[in-house]
Amino acid sequence: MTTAVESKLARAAVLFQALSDETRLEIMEMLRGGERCVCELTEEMDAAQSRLSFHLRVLKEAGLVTDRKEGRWSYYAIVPEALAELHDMSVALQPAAQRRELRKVGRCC
Amino acid sequence: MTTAVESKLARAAVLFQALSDETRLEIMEMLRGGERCVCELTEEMDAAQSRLSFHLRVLKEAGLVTDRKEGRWSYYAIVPEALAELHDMSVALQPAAQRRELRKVGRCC
DNA sequence: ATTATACATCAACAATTCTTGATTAAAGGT
DNA sequence: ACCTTTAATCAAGAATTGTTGATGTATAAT
Repeated sequence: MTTAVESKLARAAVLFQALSDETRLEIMEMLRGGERCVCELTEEMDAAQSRLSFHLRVLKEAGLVTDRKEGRWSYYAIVPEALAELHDMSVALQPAAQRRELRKVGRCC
Repeated sequence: MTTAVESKLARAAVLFQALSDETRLEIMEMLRGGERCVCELTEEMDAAQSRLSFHLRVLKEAGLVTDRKEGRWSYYAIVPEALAELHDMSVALQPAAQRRELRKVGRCC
């Protein structure tokens, strides 16, 4: 059980780390509406292409986004399960005294 | 409004950054049950005192914890509002398609 | 075939973050 | 007064993370 808690913390650290950068949060924000190709992201954010690529890779390695190739384009999209995980973590972190019954995303209320 | 969004992202980045380290998550976990003095934390985690002190400072600067001095001891405690913020952020990040009505911590359901 | 586009990857460097051990300061105990 | 405990802070170095410009690769358009 100790191990399970540890790996939970490790996973949480990875997710939080991936989201700890404004550029990446901006990307996530853009992806909230649905799949986007890198070219669109590059255009809408004022970021060099290699910079974008770097941050997309971080998000991908954390499991927060997936990519799909189509022709010359790469489309990135949010992995909803990862955000559900994030939500669960934010609930799990609440101090015992304040914690209320928050359920999984999409099942609450 | 652009500025508001930007500062929201900046704030999110700070919170996520503070939580992006296993040591700090462990600390938060220990504080979930309530206030703890540094000596207790040092003892229960196998961490050098200056290391603990460093991480407590990061958490404090992010607004996630407060400290209180009593005699020779420093007691640290979670700031519930900050965790409510975190929860709100995790909800705000959900992709549009998956988002459901999640309310503030303690008011949900 | 040549050229252009979309994107990943790499190398080099800059910036930030983390760890360690030492020092400092405040509070209490003797 | 002196010693001990608790914890912050600091300096130095190690490690990680982020940026930039260049290069490589695949796909498609001419």
